[in-house]
Amino acid sequence: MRHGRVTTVSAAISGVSPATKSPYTQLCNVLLVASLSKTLSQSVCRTGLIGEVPDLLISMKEDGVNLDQTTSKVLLDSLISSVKRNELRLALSIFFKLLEASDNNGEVSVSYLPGNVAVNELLVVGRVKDALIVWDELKVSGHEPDNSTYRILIQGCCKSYRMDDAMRIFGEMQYNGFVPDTILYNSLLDGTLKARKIVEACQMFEKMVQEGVRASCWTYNILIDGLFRNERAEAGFTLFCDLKKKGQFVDAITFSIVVLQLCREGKLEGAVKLVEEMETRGFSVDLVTISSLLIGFHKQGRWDWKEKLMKHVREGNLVPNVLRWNAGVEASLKRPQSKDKDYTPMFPSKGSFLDIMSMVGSEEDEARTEEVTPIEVDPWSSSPYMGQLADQSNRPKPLFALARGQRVEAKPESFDVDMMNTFLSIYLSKGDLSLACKLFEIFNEMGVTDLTSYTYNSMMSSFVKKGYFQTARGVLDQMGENFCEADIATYNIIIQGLGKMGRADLASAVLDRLTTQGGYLDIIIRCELQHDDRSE
DNA sequence: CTAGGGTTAG
Repeated sequence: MRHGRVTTVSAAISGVSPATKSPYTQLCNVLLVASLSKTLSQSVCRTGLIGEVPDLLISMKEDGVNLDQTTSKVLLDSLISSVKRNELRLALSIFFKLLEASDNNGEVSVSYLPGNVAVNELLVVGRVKDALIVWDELKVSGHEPDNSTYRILIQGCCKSYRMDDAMRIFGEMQYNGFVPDTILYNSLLDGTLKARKIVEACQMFEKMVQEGVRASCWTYNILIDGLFRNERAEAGFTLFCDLKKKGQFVDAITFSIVVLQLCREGKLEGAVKLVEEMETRGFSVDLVTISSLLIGFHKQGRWDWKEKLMKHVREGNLVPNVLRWNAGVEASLKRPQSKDKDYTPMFPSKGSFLDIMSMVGSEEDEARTEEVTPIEVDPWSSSPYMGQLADQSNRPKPLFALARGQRVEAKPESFDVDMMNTFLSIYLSKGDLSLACKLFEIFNEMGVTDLTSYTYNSMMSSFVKKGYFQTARGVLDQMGENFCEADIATYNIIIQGLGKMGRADLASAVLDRLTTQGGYLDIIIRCELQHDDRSE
């Protein structure tokens, strides 16, 4: 029966009549390749064919058809994309099929452990809690973790500020005889310092040295930056000077970190001097560094210093470009304001504030999750929790993924957005909401839609501070329309805004979602929660 | 795969 249907579908899609090859394997390849291609996946989903894959996998199992290498590869890719699309039911089947295949004594070789892929994808998508549980279950059912498993888990925990989990897993890793490398130590150091655990960080560094793991430029950059952020500026400068004297372990980023700190402290002269030194040593002064300087100049009321940069930074034509950009924008900003003072018409807000909750997942979602049919016992299940996850197909997604803000690269297409963000910050810190709005408006007119969450967050934050809640809501809508992903700062602003509007009920509901959805909490929210605990 | 700017925070 199944054979017949499968063969027909396979033939229909591929246009090739299955001959000697197993129809399962063939259809699997065709379907999954199709699901990976953007245009085809839509039609496959629309026709509901993608739903056939789990059944298909079960048929294969029943009939004892083994996976070939191509299929495994396709399955692996498909697993990754289905977790990303929150299609956990599908991911689950693929996951277990792969587990089984890799258990089959090497007949099918997959280059990595499927468990690692599953755990990694859960982490990337922001389901840190889920990933930890799945991992525990895999361990119990005898799937040996390897070096990558530990690296993936520890880095995931570090990025989500779960340092206790990170340290626990790190300990276990060493207990099991795996040797951590420089990069793993770097991740741990960075996480520890970002979590403001300076003492632990120092111990970690000592341990690293003791064990003979060699520190790199990155290690020292993380350390110096961490010292600056944890009120140990003196120690940071000392370390920097020592390294510089030795002429080792300093690079352009090191200088950039120190320049930023000098700007924070208002030591502009020192900062500019360091930039000069940077150049003599042959390190290029990039946009990040210039951005730090510009903001520093503005904060100290020394805006005239921006011309000085021209003299000091000879590298390329970055500074002239920045200044030209600035001049052009300031000219545009002088045009008459086209909208009225509170900018409400600029961002028409749609819907009630209650539907903020729909972004976070509605109550019905939860109800539906509760009444999900009893979990079928999967014969291959090494991770019942993964099965449970898959059964909750309408389970709300985590609100945001683990990925940090986009890295700044020397790509010219991000220049405008980077500059805009820098000047937004300058105008907003001046309290010049009107100028900031104008800048925002100009970019909207230009049809620039690839703004970063930073842009929307700063606008929203200012509106919320001024009490323009409708306008803030408009920005939030616009952010959604432009498919800009909300991040932790966005949710902080939403929580703050709802609170200010007297909707503490909604605010705490949003916070609840943040904590229960397996997402991660920002260090700030963690502090707030601790604060709440203490005051109660 | 790990580091630096601009947003959130009594």
